[in-house]
Amino acid sequence: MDDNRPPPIPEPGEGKRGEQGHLGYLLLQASAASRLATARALEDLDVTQPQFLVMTMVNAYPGASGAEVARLTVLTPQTISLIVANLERAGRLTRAISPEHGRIQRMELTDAGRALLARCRERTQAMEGRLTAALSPDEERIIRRWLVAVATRESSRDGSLASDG
Amino acid sequence: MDDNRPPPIPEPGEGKRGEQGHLGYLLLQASAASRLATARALEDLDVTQPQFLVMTMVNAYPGASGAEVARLTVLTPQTISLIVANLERAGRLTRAISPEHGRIQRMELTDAGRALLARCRERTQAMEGRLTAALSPDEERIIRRWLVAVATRESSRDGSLASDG
DNA sequence: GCGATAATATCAGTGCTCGAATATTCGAAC
DNA sequence: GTTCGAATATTCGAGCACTGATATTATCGC
Repeated sequence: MDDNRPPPIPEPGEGKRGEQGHLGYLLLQASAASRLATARALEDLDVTQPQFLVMTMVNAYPGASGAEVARLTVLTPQTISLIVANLERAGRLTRAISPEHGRIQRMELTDAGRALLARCRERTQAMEGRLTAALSPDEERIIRRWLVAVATRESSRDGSLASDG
Repeated sequence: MDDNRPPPIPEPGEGKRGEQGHLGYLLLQASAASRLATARALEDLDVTQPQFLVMTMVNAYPGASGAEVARLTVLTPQTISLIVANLERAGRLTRAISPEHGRIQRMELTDAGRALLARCRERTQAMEGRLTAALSPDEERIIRRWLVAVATRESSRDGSLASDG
């Protein structure tokens, strides 16, 4: 029998799941783990990770439109529309027609939304601390610069997948 | 007039979207951009990014079960079950009952699946190159180590959100 | 053999995410 | 005033992703 040996499946941090893996896969794996941990932390507050993200953006830029939040979060307007509808239904956010443009709906957090966002931040700050733990200032700077470069570089490449060269 | 000034919404790479932002947000933003770019690259092959991920895993570890692939991808068995069903329906993957355990279904790529995976890799290799562009060996090593640490640290903290410790 | 436990796989329900298509609003061109 | 174009917002259909619940299979203990 040739296929009698069990396939050696590595644990996270080993083999292709470790530092030998593709950088794109490692980025995906790290993000998936981080997203899952965030979802766990916000679970009992009935807040999803995307809802937390949208609330953070609306809080940082009050009066932003759906399209603006979509660009901020690197998501599509359709997705934002759905998330915002859920947030509005839960009374965490309000929409109002812009006085300047009848089509634009400017958003703001309600008092309940702001209070809830504060509670969410308490949970996620522990995670933020773990992300920077055991990192020297130099290393953190290198990582921040790379993450920003990936975001700007790949997101600017929206539809134009020109063959580099 | 207090609220007459338009809110200054930064472009990607500036303000809170830049190196001053939370590390967790930067990780999410980078991953979202990378995921979107991957989806774009595989669009005309009718392969989604999760399908590409599952096919890569089954190819690397032939005979793996759904539960094993779930652990490899940091996804739930339910999600894998759905993705695998779609892949099987498209004839890219086969499932067979394990001779050792009647409940386990061991998976393998079909010839068409392997050929398709090869084409997917052609597309994504360009992305992989862009991820490492302008990175010194030292910087790349630091980033790899951090990504692996985040993945192992946060994923091991599945349900046990014990306060530090 | 029978029950308890564990691992695997699936179904149902909710929410996120995209592409495609549609409708509305405003400004510019005619 | 009408038409065209751009920007915004929504609806629809498909796929992804989670929790919770359920069913099947194998192992351990009686």
